[in-house]
Amino acid sequence: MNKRATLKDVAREAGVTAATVSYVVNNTPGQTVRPETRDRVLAAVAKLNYIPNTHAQTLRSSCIPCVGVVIRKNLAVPRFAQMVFGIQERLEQEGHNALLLGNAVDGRGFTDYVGAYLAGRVSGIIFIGTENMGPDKKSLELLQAERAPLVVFNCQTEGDFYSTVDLDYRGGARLITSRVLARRCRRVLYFRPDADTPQERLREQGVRDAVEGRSDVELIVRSAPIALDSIEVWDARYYAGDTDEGLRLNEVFMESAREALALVEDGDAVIASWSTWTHYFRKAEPTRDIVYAELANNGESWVASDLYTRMPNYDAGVACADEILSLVNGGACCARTIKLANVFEARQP
Amino acid sequence: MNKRATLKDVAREAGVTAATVSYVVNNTPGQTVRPETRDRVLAAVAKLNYIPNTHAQTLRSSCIPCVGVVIRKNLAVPRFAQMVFGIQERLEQEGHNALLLGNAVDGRGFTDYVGAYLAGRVSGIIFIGTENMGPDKKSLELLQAERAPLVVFNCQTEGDFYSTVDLDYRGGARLITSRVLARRCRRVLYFRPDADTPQERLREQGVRDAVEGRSDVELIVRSAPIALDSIEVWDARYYAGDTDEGLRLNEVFMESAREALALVEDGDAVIASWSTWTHYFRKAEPTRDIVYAELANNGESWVASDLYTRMPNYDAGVACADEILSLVNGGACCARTIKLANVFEARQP
DNA sequence: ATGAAAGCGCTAACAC
DNA sequence: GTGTTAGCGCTTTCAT
Repeated sequence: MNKRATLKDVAREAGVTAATVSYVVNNTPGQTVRPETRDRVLAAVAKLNYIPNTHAQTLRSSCIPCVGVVIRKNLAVPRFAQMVFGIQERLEQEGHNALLLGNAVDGRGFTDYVGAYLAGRVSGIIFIGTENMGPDKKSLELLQAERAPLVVFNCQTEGDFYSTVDLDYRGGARLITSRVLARRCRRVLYFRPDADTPQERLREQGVRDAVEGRSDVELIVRSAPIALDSIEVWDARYYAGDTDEGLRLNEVFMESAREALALVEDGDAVIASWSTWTHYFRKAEPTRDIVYAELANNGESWVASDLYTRMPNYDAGVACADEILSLVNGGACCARTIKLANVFEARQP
Repeated sequence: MNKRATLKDVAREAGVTAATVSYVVNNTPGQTVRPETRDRVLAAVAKLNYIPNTHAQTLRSSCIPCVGVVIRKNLAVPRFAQMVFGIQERLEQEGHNALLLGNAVDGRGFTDYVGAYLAGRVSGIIFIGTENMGPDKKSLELLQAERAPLVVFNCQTEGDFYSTVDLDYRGGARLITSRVLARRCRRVLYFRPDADTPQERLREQGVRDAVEGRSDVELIVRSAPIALDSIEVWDARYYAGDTDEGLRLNEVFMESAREALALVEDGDAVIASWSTWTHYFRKAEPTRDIVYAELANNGESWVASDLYTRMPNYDAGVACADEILSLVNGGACCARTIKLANVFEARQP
């Protein structure tokens, strides 16, 4: 809460003017400073723990070392936290920082992140969507009108005035399924949520891709009673703990897992859309000899399914950061799709 | 990347001067504006999507709507992400935002967060420590010298020039243990990491508190082969996935879980320091009839132990935000200890 | 090699 | 009720 040291303070201390201090501190190209003067300035800088005020710099240079990060859902959900960590680290490499922004709407219809952009607080926005939702229409329009650098993650949409980063759900599902088939399972049960999102559609397609033309393999697709609104409940545990609703969902889910298991025999395989589902299956019928695969592990590696794709969340974050930095520097918009090649396969028993 | 609208633009549009616009936009107390003028200004504001530039405001008012958040470890670890979410939401209620800051050290020996404070980017710092580490000595000295608002979380230290927020590990352990004893277990195995941190010491004390004077109960304490450095490995899965080191640690851990289980009989209880350990025990010996308790669930509710304390991470974040806001507003330093009262107890079988 | 001064966008004390 | 102006801390052009 002290007043922090300013250019002037340093200048006074060193017996020079502000301009000279600026030259020294910034190593201004094409400016030469007498070594002795430079030393005096540096000594003063060190003595006063001087660091240039970022707001003043920004005001002058209009270059803002800060990127806004918005999460449609929230940071408590592990996959998003992992992403933001990737964003943070990549930004820091370039001397930028991540500013967490909300998406509440104010009286004027501006979301927090649009407001922050308009207020000049961030040089661009990374929007981390949910399975089925990206930025709202008005925010998109405003950002487009301002020609604001924008990266939208996980929305499986096309945008021509913003960049997109998405995961290759289809390819990942195809990959895991083919690995499952390599284990000579005759029957495969694909167990997915009952939510009609682009992501789940792509996953199912991927599974079907891999089974396509394999007349020796039977594919059964079943849905767990998890629709769009219960996804919220599923995720709420991370900040709200075990709510009644959550526990109820658990029970319903367990029941459907049991029913699904009745459709397979020992030696068959079960592929689950989401991580930790293996846990429910094993709990439902501990003694079954089934190959379990999961399409979306997020670091819950203790719930060892036999096979899983690890979601490249950290890398996705890095990609988003890369992309926004490129846009901020005047780069062209771009659509990236990140492969889900990070497969873990337990040794055969 | 457009030039954003400024006060002057609005003033020109409305046919008034900058001051008038400022009066209207800020509803400056004690300033009266003719309704008609006000309307013209507001219309211009709306037309241009004007929002005052935060850097200019900060420069003038030296009030910085932004708090720095530093995580000794990283955001990918779920308990920290949950905390930061709490911080974010609480700060937003007061019109502040969270700026993620690193703790790398620059050429001058300044950590990122000290640098950000000195540069006037944040009004204060929330430092989220690990089990055994807080801010480094030099950073502390600098922040003290600057009288910077600082909140240190999870370090179980005293500080007189900064505020602390800690969790009541001892009370939490005592609580869970007494709940375990209420189930009439004659023997309790407490299984803890082999790391001598303040937190683990407090937990063991809590367990002992509860058993104290109960001559009918036998307490056995055993350590898992997880020392200070392997905690890192344990946490790395969240951003690095399953490393060889991680898988090896898993195996070693599993072995020690097996050995520990040999010390108890059906009807006894096992209390684990960390969450998800129940999973290993159950996997090691699926058919044992043992009461499992965990001291530190972080939302991994699918790994249902019979009894657990949910870590109040979100609330801890809120508390840290509250505290930093109070300090920024000139409040006195304070030490908060958050109770671990969030107990989940599965119905008796 | 160094200094003086303008101006980035805003607020607030003061003048009219 | 509205305008003028100084100044927050910095960079940079132009003088010296």
